[in-house]
Amino acid sequence: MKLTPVDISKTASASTIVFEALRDAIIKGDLAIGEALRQDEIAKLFNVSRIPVREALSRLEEQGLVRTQRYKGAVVSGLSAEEATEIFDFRLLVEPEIIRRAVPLISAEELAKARGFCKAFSESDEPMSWGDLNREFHSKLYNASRLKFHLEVVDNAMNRIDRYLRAQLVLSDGMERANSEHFGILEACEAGDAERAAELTTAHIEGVKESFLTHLSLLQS
Amino acid sequence: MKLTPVDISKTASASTIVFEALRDAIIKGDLAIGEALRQDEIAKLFNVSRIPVREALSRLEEQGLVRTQRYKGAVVSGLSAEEATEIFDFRLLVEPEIIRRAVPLISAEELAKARGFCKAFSESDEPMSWGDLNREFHSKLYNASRLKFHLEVVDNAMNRIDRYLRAQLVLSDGMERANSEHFGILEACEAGDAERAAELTTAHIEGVKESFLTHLSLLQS
DNA sequence: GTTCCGCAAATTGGATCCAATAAGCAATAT
DNA sequence: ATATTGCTTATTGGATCCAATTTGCGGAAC
Repeated sequence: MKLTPVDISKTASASTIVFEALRDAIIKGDLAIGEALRQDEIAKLFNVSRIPVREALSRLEEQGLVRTQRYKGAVVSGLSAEEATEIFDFRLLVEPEIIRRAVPLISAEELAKARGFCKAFSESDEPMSWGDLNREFHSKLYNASRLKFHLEVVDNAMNRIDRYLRAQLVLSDGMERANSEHFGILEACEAGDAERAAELTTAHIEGVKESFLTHLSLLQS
Repeated sequence: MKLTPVDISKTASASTIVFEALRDAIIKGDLAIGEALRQDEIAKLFNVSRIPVREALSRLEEQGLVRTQRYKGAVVSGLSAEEATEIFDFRLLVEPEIIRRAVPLISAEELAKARGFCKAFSESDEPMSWGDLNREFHSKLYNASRLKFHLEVVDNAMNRIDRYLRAQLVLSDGMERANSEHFGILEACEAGDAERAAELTTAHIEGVKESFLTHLSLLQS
């Protein structure tokens, strides 16, 4: 038999489709912080009833991306300066360790793909795609660590600050700087120097954190 | 007017009640790993319809406490040895940093309460309550750090291994050892020695991890 | 004019009902 | 005997309907 099988049990349910669409819209900043998410409105947009919408919203709340008040509904949740700072501190703690453990495990083809994202990032003149390419580059390297839980948690942390990172990239020299730092990290990985990769990752996040804090007033708009 | 106000908007919805009950039952081990969670059955137990049950289940899945397959339902999710090891590694990374930052902020009355839990733990002869007191002791210290995100994430990590920790406490000298280590950590906190508290926390988690790994075959039952 | 009350519209939470899928079993064909 | 097909039951996913709560507004009381 010549058929490419598709595991149909893994097709997405309505609630998952709504969940992912809302999640992406929130982290990209397409939905403003504080904006109310009306069940009815969303249901109509997706041509479903409110049931899958409600499941999506409770999942989003569990992820910290929306806040719900009983009988009042859900709003997109944002971060105070302190909360955002804490997220950066968390990343500073965890990501260097992830890359340290990823380096000895990373394969040649994974490195090649990471270099691909890195190049795509450096060559892209579409500010809209910078955020995605940035995350894909880091993910590619981190995934080699096989540390599922760490990756899950870092992903959650990234989701909460993603919109600020995108804004930060287009500000001042954010993009150029990230770009050269990425190549540095990549080279350390290619050289198999886990310790240097970790240090450069620390410096990278530290730099973004600094930039974030100095431009805070602009970003909060 | 002499009334102690109650913010009635914060009263729990049906779905929250079901969620919390299921979560606690799962982390305590009252529900076995792999056990199927039938919506109808749970709905009848709580005298609600399946709607709030489904919301609870999707929240639990978002927390990693159950796994769902479309049209097949949810089962309590467990951890492989590798996954559990990873959780301990995560704790080793994050908890020492939390306590390091908590020590300079902790108040006298928080210390007093922590000492209370510590004593209660040492004096309790109810193995069923050891797990709770253990977590309450650590939480009390950690909460002083005000690191909301870190605390949230560590709590999630603890939830996933809670059932194994409970089993580990009653095994061999688990309880006695945890007990003396707790007093050590507490004293370092009282002395304001953040670095020592962090080191002792590392050693504490390391010890539990060792014990967990050596008794793994027993715990997996 | 201001405050309070009550009603109506909007919205959420939950129950009930229907559709889609999975899983087990019996019947039939080979 | 075994494999395949079709049916029946159990279970989940989703739609529709109803109840509870919030919120804004208009009128009455002072």
